[in-house]
Amino acid sequence: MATVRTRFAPSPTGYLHIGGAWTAFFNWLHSRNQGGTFILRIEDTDRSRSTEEYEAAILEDFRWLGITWDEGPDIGGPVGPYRQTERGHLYARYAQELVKRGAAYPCYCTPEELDAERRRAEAERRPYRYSGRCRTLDADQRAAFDAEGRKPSLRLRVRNLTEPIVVDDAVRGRVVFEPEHLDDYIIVRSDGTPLYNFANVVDDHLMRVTLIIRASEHLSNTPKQFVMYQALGWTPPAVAHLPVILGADRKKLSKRHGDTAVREYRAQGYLPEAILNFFALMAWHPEAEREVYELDELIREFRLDAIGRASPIFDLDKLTWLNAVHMRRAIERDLDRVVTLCAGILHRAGLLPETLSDNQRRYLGDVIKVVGDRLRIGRDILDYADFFFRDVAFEPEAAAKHLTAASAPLLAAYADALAGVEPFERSAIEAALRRVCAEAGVDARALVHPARVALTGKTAGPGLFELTELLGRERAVARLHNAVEYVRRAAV
RNA sequence: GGCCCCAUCGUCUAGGGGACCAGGACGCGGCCCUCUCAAGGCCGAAACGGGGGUUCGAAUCCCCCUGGGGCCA
Repeated sequence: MATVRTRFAPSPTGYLHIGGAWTAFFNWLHSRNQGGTFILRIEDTDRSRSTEEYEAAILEDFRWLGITWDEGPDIGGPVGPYRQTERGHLYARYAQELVKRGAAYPCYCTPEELDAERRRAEAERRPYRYSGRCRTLDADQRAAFDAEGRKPSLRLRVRNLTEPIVVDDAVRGRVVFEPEHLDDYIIVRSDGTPLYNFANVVDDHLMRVTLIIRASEHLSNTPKQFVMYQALGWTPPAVAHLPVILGADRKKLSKRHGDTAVREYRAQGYLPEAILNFFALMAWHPEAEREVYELDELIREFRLDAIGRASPIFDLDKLTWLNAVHMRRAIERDLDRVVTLCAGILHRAGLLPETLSDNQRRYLGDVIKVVGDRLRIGRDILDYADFFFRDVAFEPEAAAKHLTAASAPLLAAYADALAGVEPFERSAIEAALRRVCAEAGVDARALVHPARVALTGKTAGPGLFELTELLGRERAVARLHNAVEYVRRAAV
């Protein structure tokens, strides 16, 4: 049996989005599961919207996700080039071939003429199909049009089909398309550029793709493409149409739904292994009743025929939860990686320089350990640990509740106690706090909460004593005094 | 409008004629733990869209309806 060859073929007209990445991931998973080859092809025939920057960004996002390709525009391969704009000669060759076989013909209809046809069909309330009036033009008539300066497009002959087109889809099962709904469609524009349904077929065949896994929005394109395979005498690859990922409003996930670009998730500090884990749970699920997986488990367990047919809704909460799980693992297994992740986020927030000294990295590592489970995504570092990197700014409600005339003397006493704590580490700090409270005859809570607000500006966050140790004696004492001063000034 | 696809808790899903008064997870609520917030533990509310068949028996098979989605125009 021939080895499996799958592909993903993005248009570089924007950043890699969730839907595309998910589709690519299933292609990749399947090829890895089967020991096959995964191809990346750039569909940049739409020159007005395609840019090199987007292409580079898409490649970069795939690398970040850990989705690697065996053949592609940057590394080449045996059936390249892998960029459609570099394959013009191939499309020209097969367009000619189709004409020679009588399977395609030039169409001289202008947009206005076609529009008129369409409106007539609409007025008569029948479904519009191209009339096919150019399919019978003889050489003289064509020459006349040419002499007029008309530039023909190229259409594929599909109207005379009598047999239904049967698509045996690996996830959808057998789908039958009746020939009377099929139309002669344009494969090459009058300016000579190939259309999607044409370039796609030529590329998939020439690149020896054995299985096309793509979104089901392409399902209706499939019969058209099958006609072309037939016309060229080619065997079509197997197809598998994935459902479409929907937003919360049940419409196809798009920019309207907020963040859809993979790099936006990267910027917020999502982990690629969490995103991939999450991807594996949409329209598919490994056999066990478990949700957290490592990549190698997913590769091992992936089964194309277990893919669901219903459209999943993108659930950000679940992604974030999964990210938290993987984040905990990452902190445990590779703290340095999380340090790098958070350093970037803190830098972009203006709290750290771009490059850190070894000491700064070590300190950030300690901060991350203290924040611990609270770090669901990288960005959370800003909510839970900003005060390690900037002066405190009291949250108004927090200050109103805890920085009061009642707590000020306790804070002052605690500042004095901390000044003498030796060594300055968590258990000694805790003992000092409890001693201050005992002497004042109050419950520890009466000082714990005000102290937290004094040191961090907030009511929620890491353990008070760990955080204090990490802040260091000097900053802790100064912040306590500052809070006392704040109360005094507020009283005036 | 035409064609095609889809349908189990709010969400992701398990289930494929009896194992199902439907299992897991996210989210939500409660309790425990606790210096706060998380994490963790325990408990809870929460679904087979409707109607017809087939069958001794249907979430599971068939048909219709409804709803949703995609593509084309």
